[in-house]
Amino acid sequence: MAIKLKPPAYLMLGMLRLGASSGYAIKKAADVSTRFFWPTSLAQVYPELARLEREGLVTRRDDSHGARARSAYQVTDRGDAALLAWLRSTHEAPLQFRDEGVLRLFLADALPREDQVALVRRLRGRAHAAAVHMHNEIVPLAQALEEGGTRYPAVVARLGADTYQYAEKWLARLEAELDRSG
Amino acid sequence: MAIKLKPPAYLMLGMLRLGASSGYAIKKAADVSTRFFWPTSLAQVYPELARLEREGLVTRRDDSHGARARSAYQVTDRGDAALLAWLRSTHEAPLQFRDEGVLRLFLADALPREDQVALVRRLRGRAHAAAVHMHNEIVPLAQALEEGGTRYPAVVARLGADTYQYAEKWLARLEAELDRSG
DNA sequence: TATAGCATGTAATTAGTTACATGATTAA
DNA sequence: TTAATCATGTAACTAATTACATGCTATA
Repeated sequence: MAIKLKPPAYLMLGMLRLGASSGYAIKKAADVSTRFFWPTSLAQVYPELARLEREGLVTRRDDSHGARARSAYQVTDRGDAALLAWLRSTHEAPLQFRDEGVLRLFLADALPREDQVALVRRLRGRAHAAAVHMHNEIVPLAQALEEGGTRYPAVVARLGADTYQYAEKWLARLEAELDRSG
Repeated sequence: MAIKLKPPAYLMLGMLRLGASSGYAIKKAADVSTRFFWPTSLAQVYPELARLEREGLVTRRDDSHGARARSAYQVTDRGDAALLAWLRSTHEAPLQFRDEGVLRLFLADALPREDQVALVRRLRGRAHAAAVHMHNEIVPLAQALEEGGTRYPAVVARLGADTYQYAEKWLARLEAELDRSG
């Protein structure tokens, strides 16, 4: 029976498995990949790694370069088992997202028509920027991993890019509608 | 110059404007509308309303029914101005969402092929359930508001339903691909 | 008559961020 | 030589959730 951990712990284990060996490297990797659906910070990474070490899910060895200290972590068999158990578990974690932009849209009836249009345009612009960024910056990084046989980061990057693009088109349609009926 | 508040405060102001007059009613309304992009809880609602009252953005009057206590809140002019200023403001709040499901997918390379397929299937099922729920339960409620001239709750409900449906199709395609190449 | 829903609030806990603090190495 | 990046950690703060506590009212 594997220990139950919280998602940030699995993020650490997963990133170690993907080749990031230091806390700093985990954070860097997260910033170009999981950031979009599971952001993290160094103040989370280091204590979490310490916790995982205490529980025997990772081991830590010194990996200093000269005078610059660095630790290299490695997932243990127990850590691996815990990760796999979580990936297989069917308990449905409720999808939650928080978006100030959509909250604004929800309340947009309070605005005069032209401000409504401006708001929709801004949201569309944001979706566009996100889609472009994912497509140009994130997908290529993930594709590099894919050549090494690790395919899911690329799958997720494409899902993200495509979904933002879908939202962009949806909002463009809404904008056109507003223009017509205004 | 209007005061700067945080999103939960605007949620309260907005819900009051949409016709929910008590703290309890705000929470109920949020549970069938903003829950999907801005969830809240009673432990947030009551203190926030008290804060808004202290700052003169809402007024509170007694609205008890017999022995059952109830407060009815109303947005003041200052409150209205603050809401409008926020709705118009262009400062781009970074879209953030956190999803354990997508995190699992990101790390799915650790799983054997058949478990990967099962995971994708589960995610697709979840997207399907969300799309159906939004379409059958949330959109109709919002449409009722729409007849009264308040259109954006319905806009957002449709955006949500359509986006989940898009994700469902995307994942179905991925699943088919995995089946083929497996 | 008892259960579900209405109604309000506080306390304790959890999760997460930003700011602080320090210092080495590399590349422009 | 200086700025960016590598590297690790803690402290203070903010946001939000769950659990606790209470009691009324309508309806099945």
